[in-house]
Amino acid sequence: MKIMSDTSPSAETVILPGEPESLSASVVHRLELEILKGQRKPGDRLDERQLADHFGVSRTPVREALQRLAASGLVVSRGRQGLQVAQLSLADLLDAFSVAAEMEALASAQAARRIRPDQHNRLEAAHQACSVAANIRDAEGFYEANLEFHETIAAASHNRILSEELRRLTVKISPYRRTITFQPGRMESSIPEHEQIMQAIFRGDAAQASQLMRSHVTLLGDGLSDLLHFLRLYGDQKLLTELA
Amino acid sequence: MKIMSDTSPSAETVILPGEPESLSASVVHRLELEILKGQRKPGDRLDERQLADHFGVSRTPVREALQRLAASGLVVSRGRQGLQVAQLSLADLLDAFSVAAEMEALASAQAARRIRPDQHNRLEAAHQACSVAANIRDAEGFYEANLEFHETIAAASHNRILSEELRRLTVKISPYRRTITFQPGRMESSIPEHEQIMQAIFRGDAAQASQLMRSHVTLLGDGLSDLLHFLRLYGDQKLLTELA
DNA sequence: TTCCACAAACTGGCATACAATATCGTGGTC
DNA sequence: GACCACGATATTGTATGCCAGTTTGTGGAA
Repeated sequence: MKIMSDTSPSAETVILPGEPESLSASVVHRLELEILKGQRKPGDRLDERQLADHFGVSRTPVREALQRLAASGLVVSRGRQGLQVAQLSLADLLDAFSVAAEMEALASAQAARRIRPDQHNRLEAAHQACSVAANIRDAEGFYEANLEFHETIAAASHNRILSEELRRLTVKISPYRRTITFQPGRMESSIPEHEQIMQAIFRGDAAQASQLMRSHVTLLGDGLSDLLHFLRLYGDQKLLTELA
Repeated sequence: MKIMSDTSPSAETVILPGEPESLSASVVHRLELEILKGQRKPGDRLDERQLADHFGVSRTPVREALQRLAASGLVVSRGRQGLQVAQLSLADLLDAFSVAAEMEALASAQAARRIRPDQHNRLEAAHQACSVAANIRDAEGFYEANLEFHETIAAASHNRILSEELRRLTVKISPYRRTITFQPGRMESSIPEHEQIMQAIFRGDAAQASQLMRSHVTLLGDGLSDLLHFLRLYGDQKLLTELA
């Protein structure tokens, strides 16, 4: 065991008290979180030794973590040139949102039939948090609350497979969803949509909940042009080159 | 490099000529194939050293492969008690089929709009192969051709994300889908369903293709009782205990 | 000044050695 | 005879060293 010297790693090295997870599992979670929080952006290279230092472990658990993330599609291998955070083309991004829309729609339908009282409350709380964050223009807070809202619906579907797949996909597109969340007006327009979806679930209207969620998540409407506009403004050429 | 002695490993050790994939990637593919082919069944333990011997590599690439498969949900970790091929509960299985149904439905809808001529031919060929296999009661052949049929539709959706997710899910439920395929009458009933789906795709009727595929894949109708009957007959208690 | 070639450092892939922990068998005692 | 405890063994988790392929930088020649 290496003793932590004064050159402390930049990441926390505490083990979560809940479960003594293995180091590789710990690295998976922490890396996922860093990507989800936008600290590592699509296209960033992932150097094994650097990550090992960063997390205070050896290369082996880092490599295993990267393999897992690669299998999830969160990072991609470029042959012997190392790995990098997955960079979705514009086409991939639209595809991913169409898949996510279907899965969220299914989750909403099943949630409408299966939701439990405690999840009922949790969903209302998440919706409340979204509203508050939107009112005070707290984009970061809204992003968090929005994740909670959608994750609660996934949990309420009581469909373990669906929850897992949805979570994987959510993490994969989270860097891009962030930029959408931060679009002006996006937060405000989400609130009534959330409200309608939630009400449909509460009254057990699976078809309606499903349909509402599908259009809420789908990017192909207004969202697409908004996104394109944003990308043009901020010059994310990597995405736009796909349009040539 | 270890020279292959006369105690040859039971698996082929040739490198595919196409691309010099890494050993861990090779192990992933070969293990997936063995699970897909039913050579390794749900609940089977996966011993690292044994697999390393089996594939003629060291434990490191085997471990990395297992990590990837674990991330896909194909194998599950049981703490320090090693890994085993994922064993879906009955509830999980129904959930998985409901998710697969939605994703295949989406694939069919997009395929109806985007299919290319060469994929048109490929789909017809796969359908032909299914028919032939069904006629001569070749369950194994039908299983293969059926995979090809569904995979062609996924490819024709030209949705990379969807194809990947669907592939992962397909592999995960393949052991169970096998038992369904081998139900008496299942092959025969699939042929007209495939026919209808294919025709809907060919005439670009996305809504119809989607709907037909959804009911084709969904287990909740006749398929469920068939499956339960099968499980009872063959006493797969591990699944049935979930019913208690 | 520019381009090519060669070398050195870097980085990922694999194997092996070591550490920690769980399981199983055996022996002793109640 | 049965149950518990302790130790041997097997298996997983982690670290490290070596090798191969790639990239980059430098020096020389055109």
